[in-house]
Amino acid sequence: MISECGANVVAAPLSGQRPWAPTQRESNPLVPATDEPFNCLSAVELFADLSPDELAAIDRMAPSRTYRTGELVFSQSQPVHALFVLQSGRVRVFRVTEDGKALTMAILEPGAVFGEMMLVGQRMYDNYAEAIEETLLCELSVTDVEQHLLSDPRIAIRISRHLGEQVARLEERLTDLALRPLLARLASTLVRLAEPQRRSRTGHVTIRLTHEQLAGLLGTTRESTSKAMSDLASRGLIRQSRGRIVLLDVPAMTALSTATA
Amino acid sequence: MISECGANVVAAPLSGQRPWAPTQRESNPLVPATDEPFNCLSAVELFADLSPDELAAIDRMAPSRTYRTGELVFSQSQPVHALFVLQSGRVRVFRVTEDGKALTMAILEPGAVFGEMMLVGQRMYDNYAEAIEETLLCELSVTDVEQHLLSDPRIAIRISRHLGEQVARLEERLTDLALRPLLARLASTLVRLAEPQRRSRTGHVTIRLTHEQLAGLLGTTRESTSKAMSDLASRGLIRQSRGRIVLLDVPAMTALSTATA
DNA sequence: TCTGCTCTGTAACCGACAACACAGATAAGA
DNA sequence: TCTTATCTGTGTTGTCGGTTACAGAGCAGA
Repeated sequence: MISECGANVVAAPLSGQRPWAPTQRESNPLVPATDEPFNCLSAVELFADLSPDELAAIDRMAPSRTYRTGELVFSQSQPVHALFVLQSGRVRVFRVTEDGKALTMAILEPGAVFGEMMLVGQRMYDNYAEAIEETLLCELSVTDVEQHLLSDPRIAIRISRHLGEQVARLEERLTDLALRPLLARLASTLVRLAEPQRRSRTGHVTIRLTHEQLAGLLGTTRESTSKAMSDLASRGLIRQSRGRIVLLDVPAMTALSTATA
Repeated sequence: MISECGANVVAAPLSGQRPWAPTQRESNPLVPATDEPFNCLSAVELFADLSPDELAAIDRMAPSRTYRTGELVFSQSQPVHALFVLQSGRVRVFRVTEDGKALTMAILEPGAVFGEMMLVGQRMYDNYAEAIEETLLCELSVTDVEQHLLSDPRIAIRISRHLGEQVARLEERLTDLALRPLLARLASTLVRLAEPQRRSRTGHVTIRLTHEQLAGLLGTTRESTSKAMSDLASRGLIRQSRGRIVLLDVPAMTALSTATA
């Protein structure tokens, strides 16, 4: 199950396809992104300050494994005990209520780091994480994190920054949910999803999500989401196809997202 | 305006009244909490690991000032450039939309630390903070934080833990808002507000908030809040008086807070 | 090509909560 | 004590979005 982090990993779609590499590295495409000995970490912003040697050291203590579509990474019964680095595939982090309704906290793309909640000593942590594609993760144990990462100021700062950003994004979502009508929230969410994406020369961005998945992020139903999406489409702001959304006019969407009624 | 952090500060209500001191110190009431030379920091969980000398060192670089009721601590025009420690009084952190509606992110009590958003390099930070009572804050600059706090693993870990907890609480609120009806959210919020409070021998806890302020936390209107509060009162779960709420049956409230309809 | 699944569009009904509109109640000051 | 501002209680009406219920559409495998 737990295989060494390396080797068979960096296959096809990592280079141009989805731009999950940190920006510094994009501007310097000298590194061929192939058979480097440490695949887990080299592309992760968190470790951007480290030398190759240091990276390798950390990499050695980060075993990795694959998850099949639908497989749970953690849950109530399998509480978090590690920090995860997403290498390939996609992971959905979500919560469920007693009666089965769910709200998804995030849909993570390669390069993302998650599982920070282990820091708070997993009291109540009702988060689930599931692979929504064939996925490869590598994981660092709590003690490794505390001893090797937080004790290194360069990384400690980045961790804090990362958590701070998460707080900022959650606060944004919270006020959106509380104060804005569905259409604005939808626009806002789509723009947010588009952000990390590289946009084509035309300014278009493609998001690979179904209405159902979007609804999970919005905290609303699939039906309402479809309705709102049709609305956006009829305004010419997006184009749709099965499981795929193309944003045609990001500025207009951004404007819409600050509408209050 | 900016006075040295000390001297005239530790007056009446710090000791028993509101239990904002970290638990370790409560169990050890040897320190009389009077004219110690470092008032800002000694009671803050973040610095619990530090020796008195180290505390004093940090204290020296933390100027403090008072804010009058209604005064803004930061806003758009006065963006965050520091980490604040709340010594006395209360602060409300909130966001506003274009049309003037507001959602309050938190109401902070003495001992709280806030302003972590400076970590993310204040791009979009639409948070406001206002004193809702006569308030005394002391502040640490960004550079101080990065150089002296994050570089110290003991503090770095606590900062990360603190941010992690904030993430957890925000995720909780987000799902509450998305998936639970008002009454459950109200119960949940009251219980959350009661948590840090010491409860009397009868199990009762008092919360000093108006319906208006509660509504701000709930993301709803004052009227709806009043209605729901009446409901709780008629069930015998709370007792009310002007600006004051007494929780009579925390377990029952907790149960209510997980209701889904 | 046919079968079946998942994804998307639409429509009628209904319910929780917002908006608006007052009235009484409590506290602070003059 | 009287005045005034701030809180709190409650009713009426409107609406956004949830619910339920289908139907068509794209795609996958037999």
